[in-house]
Amino acid sequence: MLKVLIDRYIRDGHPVGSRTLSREAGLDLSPATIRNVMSDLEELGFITSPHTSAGRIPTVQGYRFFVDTLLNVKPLDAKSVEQLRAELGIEMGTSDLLESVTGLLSGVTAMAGVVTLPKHEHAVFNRVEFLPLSDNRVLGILVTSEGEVQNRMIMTERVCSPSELQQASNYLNELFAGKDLGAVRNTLLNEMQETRSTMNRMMMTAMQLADQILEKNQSEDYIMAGQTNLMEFHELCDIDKLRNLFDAFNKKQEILNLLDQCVHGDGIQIFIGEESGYQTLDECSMVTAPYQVDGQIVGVLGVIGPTRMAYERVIPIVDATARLLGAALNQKE
Amino acid sequence: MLKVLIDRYIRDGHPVGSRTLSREAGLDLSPATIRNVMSDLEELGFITSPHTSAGRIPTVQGYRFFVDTLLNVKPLDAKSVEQLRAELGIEMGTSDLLESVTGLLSGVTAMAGVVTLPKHEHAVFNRVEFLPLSDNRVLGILVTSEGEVQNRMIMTERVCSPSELQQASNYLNELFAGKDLGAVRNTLLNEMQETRSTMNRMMMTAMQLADQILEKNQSEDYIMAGQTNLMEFHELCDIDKLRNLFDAFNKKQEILNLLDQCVHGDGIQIFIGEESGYQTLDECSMVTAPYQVDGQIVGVLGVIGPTRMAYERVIPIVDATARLLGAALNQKE
DNA sequence: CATTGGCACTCTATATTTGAGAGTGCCAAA
DNA sequence: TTTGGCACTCTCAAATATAGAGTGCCAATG
Repeated sequence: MLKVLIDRYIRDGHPVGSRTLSREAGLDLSPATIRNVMSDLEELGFITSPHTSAGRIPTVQGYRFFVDTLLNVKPLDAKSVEQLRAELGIEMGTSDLLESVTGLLSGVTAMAGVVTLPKHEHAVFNRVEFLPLSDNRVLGILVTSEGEVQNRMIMTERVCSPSELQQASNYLNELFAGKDLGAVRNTLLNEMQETRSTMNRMMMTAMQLADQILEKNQSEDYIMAGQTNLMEFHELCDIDKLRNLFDAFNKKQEILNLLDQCVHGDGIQIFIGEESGYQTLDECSMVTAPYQVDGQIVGVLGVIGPTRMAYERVIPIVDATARLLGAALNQKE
Repeated sequence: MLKVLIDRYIRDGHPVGSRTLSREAGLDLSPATIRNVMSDLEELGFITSPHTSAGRIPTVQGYRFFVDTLLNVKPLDAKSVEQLRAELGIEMGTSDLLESVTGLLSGVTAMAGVVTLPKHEHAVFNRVEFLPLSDNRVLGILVTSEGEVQNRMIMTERVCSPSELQQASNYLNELFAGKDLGAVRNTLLNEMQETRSTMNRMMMTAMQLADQILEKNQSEDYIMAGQTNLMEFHELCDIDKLRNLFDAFNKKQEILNLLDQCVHGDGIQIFIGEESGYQTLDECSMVTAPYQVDGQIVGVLGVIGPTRMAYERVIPIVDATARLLGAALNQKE
């Protein structure tokens, strides 16, 4: 009953009345009966009417109940998965891959797609390189075994000669070889504390440099695509709302916080309307799934759309995409 | 006369009538006189009326005339320049700097700011590095003297050993040391053709790798900020227009073409409305200025807003910002 | 007791009307 | 050349109808 109502509302976004529902629902009931049921549902807080004489629309609690218990999400059929996989393409760098994934998500769902950059905690250290630029500016380059490159400008306290830098990177490359970045950071901290006394000058320099290049490393960020798709939904077609929403997308902070929550809860996460706790997202829902490399969750991807979202269709897509992305990233190692 | 009208229209966006104008203009003329002048201006194609009984608004030709001949743009006063410089901040990587510049442009003008990434043609080669990842996948890293890093996945035809790669990079580093990327590319082409016969296997490999890493190098791109500012202008407050505009911003191609035209024309360029030739920008204007490093134009920055834009204010700002950015980039070398 | 048809009532959305205001064009006068 | 006057036009906003959808409640039904 509630399911039919929500299904219908999701389909075309108009409040749905008893008459429509009696025709729609498989059950053979007159509008009058349905009116009774509907006023029950209203008391339970699952639906409301925008005004006395419009149909009813689902509340957040309504959607929540719908999603949690009424919905039977069947995993995406093999054919569709294959289609997604095909559209992804494999032979590309990680950033292109992520770009492609957001594009895919937004394209397939006609909403906004989002993917966090994978965390590098579990990436394996390959090597580090320091290049002198001028006086006390050094360019640090950190490469992981997966071929990710991070570079960062480092200001040193004193001027370092090229050979010093060479020594430092040799030392670090040997020390950290094959460890993952988490371990690298630990090793670094230990070394700095325990052997401080026995360190020579070269080692000190090396440590300081390493400390700096690893520092900002956990920079969180995400890629987004298809924001403009959201303009099509008339419930969001208010300039003010849109502006707030897009500003939030640009500022990134709030969205990042939300996405971060999704990493910790396991599996598919769904925020409906106000549940997110951020006012700008009051009229939006977000469906996310974490993706893994090597059995470790390294990031989240998802879809942002209006609360009136085709959850039944979106959830399997997000789920499958997360798996595909994980698989693609694994293959890179 | 036309100037006063346009000034006024720019200020509050309403069509302006003869009465208003007679009060506004310093000249002591009655509305009736002004009506005569206005109908002259209308015949010249500088203004139109949206309907019989609204004031007049400037046409594209009107703006053009206004900008070209009526406007006396005085360079930004020293104090404001200093203020801009202060907000830029110096000690940051190039990409942060560009980010900061777009933010500044959009913030100061309350419109959308845009900056192209600097072309690297004139950047000086520092070194190149090849890291084996797996089988036939090699990570190529190209570093310029300015500390820009570009990395790129390279698929090799055959499996290269680490030492081969090492040899190759040594060879290239020596060959290209101190040249700018344009020269590097030329050297590369020459070497590949002329000495093909005398090349040994190592050199062949090196050349192929270098070719690949230099190839995509001229990737054009831009950074944008403050798109949402455009939502405030009621002439753009139409969902469809906005959607088209934002889609164009995301696709980037059209905007890039336009920005490219701005590099070639020298100095400040202004596109008003349809002049751009792109329908999505019909109701927008764009004010751009190229910025230089080492006396060479390496990119463009600018502002995108509605045709009703405070040109008099925006032009000096764009101009000054371009200089500041150039100066900041120069300082990096 | 759940279900149903009937009916008066409410509220919105849409169309229509109306009037005020702003601006114009034109003309004759200064 | 400039000006005031005047009739005319057109939009915007408010006010006013009207149709339609949906509700709630009640009495009737099996």
